[in-house]
Amino acid sequence: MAITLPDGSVRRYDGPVTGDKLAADIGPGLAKAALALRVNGTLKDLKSPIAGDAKVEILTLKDPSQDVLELIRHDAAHVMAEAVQELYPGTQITFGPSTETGFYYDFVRDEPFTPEDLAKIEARMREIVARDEPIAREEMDRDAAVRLFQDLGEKYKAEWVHEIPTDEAISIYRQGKWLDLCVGPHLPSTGKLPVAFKLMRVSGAYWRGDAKNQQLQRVYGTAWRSKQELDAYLTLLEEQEKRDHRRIGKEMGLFHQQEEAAGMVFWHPKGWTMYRALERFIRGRLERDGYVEVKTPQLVDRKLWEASGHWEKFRENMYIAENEEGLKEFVTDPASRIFALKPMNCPCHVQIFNQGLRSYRDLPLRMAEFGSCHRFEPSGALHGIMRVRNFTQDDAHIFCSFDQIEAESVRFYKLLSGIYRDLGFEDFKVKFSDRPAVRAGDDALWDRMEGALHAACKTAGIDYTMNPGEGAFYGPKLEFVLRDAIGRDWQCGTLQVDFVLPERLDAEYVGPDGAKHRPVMLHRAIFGSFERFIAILIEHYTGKFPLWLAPVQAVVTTITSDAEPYARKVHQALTEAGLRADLDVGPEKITYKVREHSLAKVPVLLVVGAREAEQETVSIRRLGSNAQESLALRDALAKLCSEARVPGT
RNA sequence: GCCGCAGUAGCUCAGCGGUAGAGCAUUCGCUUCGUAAGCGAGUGGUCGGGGGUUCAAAUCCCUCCUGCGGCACCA
Repeated sequence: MAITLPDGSVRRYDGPVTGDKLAADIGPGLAKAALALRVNGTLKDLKSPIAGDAKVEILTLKDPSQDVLELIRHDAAHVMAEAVQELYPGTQITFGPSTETGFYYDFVRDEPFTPEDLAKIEARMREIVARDEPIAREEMDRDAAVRLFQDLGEKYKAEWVHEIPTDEAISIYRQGKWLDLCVGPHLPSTGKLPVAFKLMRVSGAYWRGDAKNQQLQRVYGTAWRSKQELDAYLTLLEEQEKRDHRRIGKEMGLFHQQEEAAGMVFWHPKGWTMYRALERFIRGRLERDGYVEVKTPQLVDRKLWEASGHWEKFRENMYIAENEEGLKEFVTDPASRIFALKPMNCPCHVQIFNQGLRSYRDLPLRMAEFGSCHRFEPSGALHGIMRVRNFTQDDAHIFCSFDQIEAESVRFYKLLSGIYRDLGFEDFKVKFSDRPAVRAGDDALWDRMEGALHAACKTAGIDYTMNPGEGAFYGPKLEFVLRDAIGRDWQCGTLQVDFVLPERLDAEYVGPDGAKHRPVMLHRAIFGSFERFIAILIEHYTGKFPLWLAPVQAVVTTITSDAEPYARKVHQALTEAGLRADLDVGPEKITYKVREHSLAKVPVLLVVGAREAEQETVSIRRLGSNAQESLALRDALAKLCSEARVPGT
């Protein structure tokens, strides 16, 4: 048999050979470094035999692939579980996979793990690595496996054996005295695990991801090829923390939140300035793209929510309002005087659509609203201004005919991609969610809906991935996922086809045939919500916004108080030119003022002293640079105004 | 909502049974200075709310609220 190595060389053997033997034959250095095999593209244990002709790669820590990281992390999870069971006998194991940055293991134990426990577990993990316990795979029959785990008191593992498809082998991995039910592959021994891991935190997690099940204790860790990689990751986490919109929002005085209005935002002047700039920007785009803007009530009678189906399906998330008079009337007329704060704008938009008799000539009707919605989100879901209970959607509904879905979807995609690009997000992904298991409408209808969206994607040249079964019950959808400056993904935009709500709220138009037809609604958003989107912008830019978005665009400041009259003149000129400028004529040293305004992330600092006053110039200092540029006041104004222009205007 | 952790001055945090602290910010003086912290003084807290234990509670216990990290949720 012939084994082809990555360099193209071929080694011949008379019979099956194990990976560690192969590695040893190639060289002692490789034998020592070898972690696992990739046989014809499939990852295998190092000790597994290679039975016939194959392309074989021997993986070491140097291998740049994600496979090696997953291997390390999966092993780290096992080593952690072994450490935990040594330290805390009676603890049961459940699952312990690798994750994007590390691993976790879910345990069953009455006592909660404390942060001190984590330190102990980590220390014991190092001991287990030092022990260099050989790791061995073993296959056994189903009943034996169940008995084995039952005897060990591992009820969850025993239960899981039954879940493994009957055509799959049951494999056990042993390291030292410890064992786990696992498909593998794994490292040849615990000593091969790089000591570049760190336990991060402990949290709750439900057995099999279902909130109805028992809650387990999940211990998270991170693991890397080397100490350097680990340190780089920990540094990245620190960087992320510095970008945190909650921290920057506070530091820059953009907004605050307080317990009397949990999950809501108090926008301060600077934050609201940004908000308005963003709103102005997108409103301009919508107007140019043929949208009309509306405004609908916050508080709407329960009857409408019953008709739309929200009362039945979304009620737990709705704020219900009533008053004394309403209560009195409620007694005699149970159908009225209970209101709800709108959790969505769509039913209200249909009300506007329904005023008067619509013609097919009115379609497509693109109805936009910066609609403030309230949803009672679970307390654990709240997060800064990203996940709130009162938020403003950049919402719109496109009322159109079936035939218009494709063209409208293409048009929307163009609008959205242009806006993302102008905001500094070059890179975004599209996910296509198709019919879910529980859904309204027959398959023929879904075929048409999905077909129209697929066609739109094709026409617009959209590269998308499928998200099977994740569509709304009323229709398929596209989701637009942004990638920010440090590679995190954020789902913001959405385009959803809906044929249920027009039916429920009886929207109709008269077609060219003179008969009444049901319009289709396209629910669509680009930011998703202003609150969340601003949070993403804050984190994307670390608060160092492009000029047009910056709450304070420029500060004029003086070297000495002699320059104050000229500084006032410069400030007034900026303000009159439409720039958001502050004036700082305090008595502090210029170094102090530069530091202050740099920390406040003011993009442009205009420094003036005697020289500038005399020559009618300004000295410009940009945030993030210590270079100075001297310009005539008039030129500086023109330059800044052009830089501060809202994108696309 | 669930599990764990936390809440002390405007901010960041120390104190963890025995009279509430620091730095920064703020206020007031002085300083007029050329690009990331001049000097000095003062003000500032029912130690998240409520209850309990104790001679004595920021500190220990119970409970509620809020936040943080996950889980679940996010038409």
